[in-house]
Amino acid sequence: MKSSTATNLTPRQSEILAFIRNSLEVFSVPPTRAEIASAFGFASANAAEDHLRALARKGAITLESGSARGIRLVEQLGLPLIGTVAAGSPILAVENRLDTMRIDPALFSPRADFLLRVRGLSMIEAGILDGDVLAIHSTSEATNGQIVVARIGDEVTVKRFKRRGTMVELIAENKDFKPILVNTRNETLTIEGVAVGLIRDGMMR
Amino acid sequence: MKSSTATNLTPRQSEILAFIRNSLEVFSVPPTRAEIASAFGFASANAAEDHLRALARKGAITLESGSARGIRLVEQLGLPLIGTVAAGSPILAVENRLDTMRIDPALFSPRADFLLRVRGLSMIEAGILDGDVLAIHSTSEATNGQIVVARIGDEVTVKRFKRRGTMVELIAENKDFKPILVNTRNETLTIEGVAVGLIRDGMMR
DNA sequence: CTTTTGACTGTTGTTATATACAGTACACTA
DNA sequence: TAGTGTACTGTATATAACAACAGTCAAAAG
Repeated sequence: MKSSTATNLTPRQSEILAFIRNSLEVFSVPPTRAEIASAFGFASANAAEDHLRALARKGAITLESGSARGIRLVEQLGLPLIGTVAAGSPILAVENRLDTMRIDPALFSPRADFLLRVRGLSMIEAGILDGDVLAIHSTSEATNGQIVVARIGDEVTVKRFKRRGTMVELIAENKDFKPILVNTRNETLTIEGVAVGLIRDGMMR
Repeated sequence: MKSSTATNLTPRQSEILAFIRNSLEVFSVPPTRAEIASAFGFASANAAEDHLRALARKGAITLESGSARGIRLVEQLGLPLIGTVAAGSPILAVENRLDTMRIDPALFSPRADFLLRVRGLSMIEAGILDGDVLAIHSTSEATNGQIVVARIGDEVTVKRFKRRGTMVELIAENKDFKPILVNTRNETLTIEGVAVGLIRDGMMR
């Protein structure tokens, strides 16, 4: 899962931006020019200054003039809400970022990489309601019993995973829905990730 | 809901600490001595320095020597996980902070004030499973249909709220549990808050 | 082929910031 | 009643940090 919020940053600029993000998460302070320079091995802090100017010009950060550590991220740090997936009949998930939720990825274990809003009632017996947001850890590995984000062609669905030899069963947690059976010899099944957490918002509607 | 993480801070020191927290949340940068001084109307930045030393000595913050804005909170900013409440038969909730979860209170609407881990299965049909963490907005007001944290004596429970005149019905979302009926003329019922969100962790157990 | 842009080195002036030192006033404790 | 801690004012200074200016070099754009 790429972490690209960028508009049209150069690879180097993206690295600088990532370093700023990391500074904020680890030290809860933005870096100084000198710290950036030393982290990247620059001989001059001005190299960092140039990069910051470029990032500011491209709108990725804003610079507080005259303020020590005056680097502000324009993006909110948090997890990208990637799309909406129908937990019932599989409808495609939009592959672009809809929103960012200010949630610490390390809140979940293993780390959450992105979020997915669930539509429909097919996972209701697993306590996943319509509108719930699932925290997903990106992985192509899944073990039986895990709730996975699976892609068959360009249709994405959230189901409980069960493998029997070459047959994979994607089980809805709702007795009104029948399991989806996939023979991995004939059809391509991609595991996009596994659910590691859930966030329910707007309980007071 | 008190925000007391403090050990034995003076009122003034708590104010300074709160200002640092606020700076971090609003500007995502700790304040400088001069900023603290000007916010509190100090004529000298050294007053701020003294307070920071006191806070560091008492373990509330750490100071990075020689670093601009080198103030680090020892506490994690986030929501206090206040206790564990059995959603089934009402067991008392421990009134002290067990843990802090790094969650933005503004993630939920209205704002979450504290968190409560739910034990038991009584709310399972509302999609609240054993071990789920409820985000609670502190209020004594509740309207019918809301999921509330209610206290009867020193027993705390999570149920769906329904008032009929002086009778309050606390309804479990599980057909195996009977509603709790409280006559507010005889018994004291305190609404501690309403559920505004839910976080499910450890889905991969 | 010239110009622009990205990615730097190297230097320097200015100001933002931390921090030490000296002192005042007041409340609380031994 | 001397001592200690809190809560400041006021001054001073070293340095952390920003930010401007002058370059170099290579790759991409026009």
